[in-house]
Amino acid sequence: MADVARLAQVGKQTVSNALNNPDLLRPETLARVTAAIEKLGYRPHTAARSLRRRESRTIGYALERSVAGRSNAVQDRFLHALAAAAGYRLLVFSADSPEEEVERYDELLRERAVDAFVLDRTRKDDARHRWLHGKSVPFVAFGRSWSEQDFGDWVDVDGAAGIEAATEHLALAGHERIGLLGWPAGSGTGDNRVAGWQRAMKRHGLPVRDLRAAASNSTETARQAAGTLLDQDVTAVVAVSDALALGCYDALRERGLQPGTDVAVTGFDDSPFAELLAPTLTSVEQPLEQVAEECVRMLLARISEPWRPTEHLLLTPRLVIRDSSGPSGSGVVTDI
Amino acid sequence: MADVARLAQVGKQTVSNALNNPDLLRPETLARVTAAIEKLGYRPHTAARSLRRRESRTIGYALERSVAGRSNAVQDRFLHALAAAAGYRLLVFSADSPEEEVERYDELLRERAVDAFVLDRTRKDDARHRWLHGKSVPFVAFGRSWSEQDFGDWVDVDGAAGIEAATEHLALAGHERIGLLGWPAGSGTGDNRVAGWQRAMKRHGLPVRDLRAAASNSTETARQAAGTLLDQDVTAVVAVSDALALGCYDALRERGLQPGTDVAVTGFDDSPFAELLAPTLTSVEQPLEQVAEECVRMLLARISEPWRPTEHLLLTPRLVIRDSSGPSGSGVVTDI
DNA sequence: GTTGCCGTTTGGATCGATCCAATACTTTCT
DNA sequence: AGAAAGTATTGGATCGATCCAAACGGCAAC
Repeated sequence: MADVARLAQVGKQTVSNALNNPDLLRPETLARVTAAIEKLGYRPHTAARSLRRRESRTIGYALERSVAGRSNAVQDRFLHALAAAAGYRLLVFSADSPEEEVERYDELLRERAVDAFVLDRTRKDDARHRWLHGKSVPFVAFGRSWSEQDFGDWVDVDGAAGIEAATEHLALAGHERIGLLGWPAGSGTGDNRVAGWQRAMKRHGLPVRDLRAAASNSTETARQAAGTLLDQDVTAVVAVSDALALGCYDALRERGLQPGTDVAVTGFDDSPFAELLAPTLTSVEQPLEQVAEECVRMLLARISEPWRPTEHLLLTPRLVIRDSSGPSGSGVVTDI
Repeated sequence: MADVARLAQVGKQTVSNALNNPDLLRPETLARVTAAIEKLGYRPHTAARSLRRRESRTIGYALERSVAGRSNAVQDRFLHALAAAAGYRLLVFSADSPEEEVERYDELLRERAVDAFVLDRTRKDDARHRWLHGKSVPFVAFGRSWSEQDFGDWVDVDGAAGIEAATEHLALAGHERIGLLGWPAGSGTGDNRVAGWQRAMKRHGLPVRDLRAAASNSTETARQAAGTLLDQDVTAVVAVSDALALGCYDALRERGLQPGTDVAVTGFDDSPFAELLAPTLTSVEQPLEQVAEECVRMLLARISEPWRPTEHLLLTPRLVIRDSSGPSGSGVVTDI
């Protein structure tokens, strides 16, 4: 910085002002300083700046243990979008359990390595929210806080609306017995998605009784659960995840049926393999780039104005129509 | 730190020594200081430490733009393993092109925000290597430097050995006409994998003529390429990626054939969907945790000893045998 | 009892940028 | 022309830890 000041014939403070309060400088001086900065390729020293400013301008994000066989595509795309959201640096760390995650939070905060956190994969009564809230650490969650209390800001994707759109799409194509392949009851995300199916079915006056089955994301249970739906003579299956949809493909083939032709299938998340399958899988795509953008926006707002009221944002996903939902034209994307 | 010093009845320097050179202290004093640190929950301020030490103890990693339809599972798992590798902090940033990546390198270095980088997805004559080497910035690449010159350390997975093992597995099961489904010639990774197939075929005295087809990772071209192999009456197909293997599944079904039963298929990368498919896909799994560990080890060595000779490490992948390669027992994992 | 030595502990300077208070400068008005 | 008012610029102190060199303590030897 001293070099820049010397070259521009000004004091070091003026250089600092050029960077942080450019409007305080006379245009002529500013130009001279800027030119010097450019010429020397000067960039302020992160650590020195953090030390004086008493903030790191870094946000923390915990990578959760990747569960074998489960697609992390969502986390991956989200992280990417987060990193792109400008202004702040992004520090990632791994944690294998919520407890360990909170422990790492504590360390990072004590070390003043981060100013705030972005949470992902929120659970019911998530310990992280309470802890961060208690310490008044700024944070945003990707995912609703499924508990009663309102701990902080969040952005989420309206899973119910996504599943509703998929169901609607099938109903409009003439299907009447539309089964739902979900997760075991109890997970906020899962139950929410089921509600979307119920809404659409009710609106179209279609039956829901015995048309619902649950399975974890493993192939075996998914196939069995899909089987029970097929026994109910469904002509279409709405799955709450792409993995479950894949299990449904299997169940169909076991019975000599062809997904997309004999029975329509839809998934959720628009995983990378959705368009690699045959038939390509109709799925619900989450607007992760937008989620990330909004997360950053909320976080910055929270940091600069800690006492503002909490903000909640529910974004609408898109239905990506491909071949598995019937011959209605692949690749068509429908905004809900 | 002053608080800790006061509580432990020592000077601040002694506290610093307790953290950085514990063996300089009398055991008794060390215990007193440690107790005080514990009691106050003290952790050294990252920025202050970086400033004085003139190093950030942070490594940078560029997230590349996720290509639609392409599995990022490898990057995802690798990043996770990297974050777990202790001692250093991990700063991620996004870059949409190699040029932009180098630009971000430059900024981060000027700001002293990172000390070193981990590169991923190396290309032929990668601009990043040359640039980092030119600035003598410590770095390790996950992926060989496919160029003639030897720019820096790398860790890579022996793709040829993986494909060779898959081919071997099929040959031992009695297959004689084993086709290879590869990428268009020219990519280092792709050509290397092809070589593994050739090696195994030669060793078993099997024909390779006209048993090789190339396609990009898109379903359409993969299906066509797989079709040309099937026209050659292959009884097994070794694909150099899981996406291509999936294209092969499609081609088989188009002809009324069943993957795994009528024609054996293997993939590469052990993507999350490999065990979700029906039949489950035999694939080659990269030891990403080990790759990450070795990357960190090499990086630390390079940082502490800049002039050491470059180190190259080729790790061996494992063949994960599932149903698609025939009825030889699913889930069996073979070390090569 | 004093000196000398070794190993531990201490105060002061430093890293690079920002904050604060004070000075130099410009402009305008009397 | 001189003074007031406001703006642009400057020097000095500061953030929290580490490095350095100097002082301190205990212990053994004379």
